[in-house]
Amino acid sequence: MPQVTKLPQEAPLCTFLHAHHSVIEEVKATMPQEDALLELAELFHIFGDSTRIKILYVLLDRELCVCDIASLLCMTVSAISHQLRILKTAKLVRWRKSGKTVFYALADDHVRTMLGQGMEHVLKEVIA
Amino acid sequence: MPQVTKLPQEAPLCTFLHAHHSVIEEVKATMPQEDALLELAELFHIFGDSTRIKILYVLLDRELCVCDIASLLCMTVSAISHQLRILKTAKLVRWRKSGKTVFYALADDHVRTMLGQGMEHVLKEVIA
DNA sequence: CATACATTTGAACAACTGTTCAATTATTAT
DNA sequence: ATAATAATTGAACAGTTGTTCAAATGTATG
Repeated sequence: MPQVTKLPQEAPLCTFLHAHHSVIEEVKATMPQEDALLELAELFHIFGDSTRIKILYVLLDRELCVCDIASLLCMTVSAISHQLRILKTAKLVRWRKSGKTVFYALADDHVRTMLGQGMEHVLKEVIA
Repeated sequence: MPQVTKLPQEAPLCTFLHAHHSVIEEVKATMPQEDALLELAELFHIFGDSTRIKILYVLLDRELCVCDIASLLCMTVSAISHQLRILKTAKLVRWRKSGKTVFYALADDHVRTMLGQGMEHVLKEVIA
């Protein structure tokens, strides 16, 4: 969860707004709901950790159990399990139990799209 | 910057890998480079803060000076400036100086695409 | 039932993050 | 120069995060 943005008691004020009032009004009118913005930040926040990104990537085209994910990432099962809980809570992965083993997979194609979009940006940066 | 993922000395090992070896090999073969994965996590990490998301959104269709951004978000100029530095370093915003005033704008359409893609996901979640 | 195994859980710790506050820089106007 | 304004910067603080370790929870097997 991202740090709660505490609003300061007094809003800072320029001696004058540089943008025309019409622009300010336009911004206020077209800004998404506060809730949506917080959820959006929250979503990106969950993608914003290298362990979680790696987990999502090994699950890109297949389901895997916790232990195999840990092996592939060279990390402890506990660390992976903790991160899977976060991904599970955010509904970015789904899971099914089979005996002692729990298999995880990406929740839906939307997760794939997000990853792909981000990766496209990263790779373009390299060229630029 | 995201926390550096320290790899444990000894890789954990299942008593046996549940996935077939062919699957494990396939994962290893198709995984993006470690560097790319770290950069991707880093990119999402920067989008993963509500203040930065709000800044990017007020800049969606226009350039604004630091003071106006602060006014619109009801935050101090200092707090906004600190976040703008992060966005500037990540090349997500560009800026131009005009006298005492510094105007910021989104760096390119790719930033808009990322925001749009993420917001789409958030809004779909609401329906589902 | 007892054992082994896969996973989850909770507490603890160090590292990181965002905001605040005070001081500083840069630019313009008097 | 001096004063005023816009923005940046650095240190400090509290809050958050990811991993580790140890213990606990299922679940199958002898």
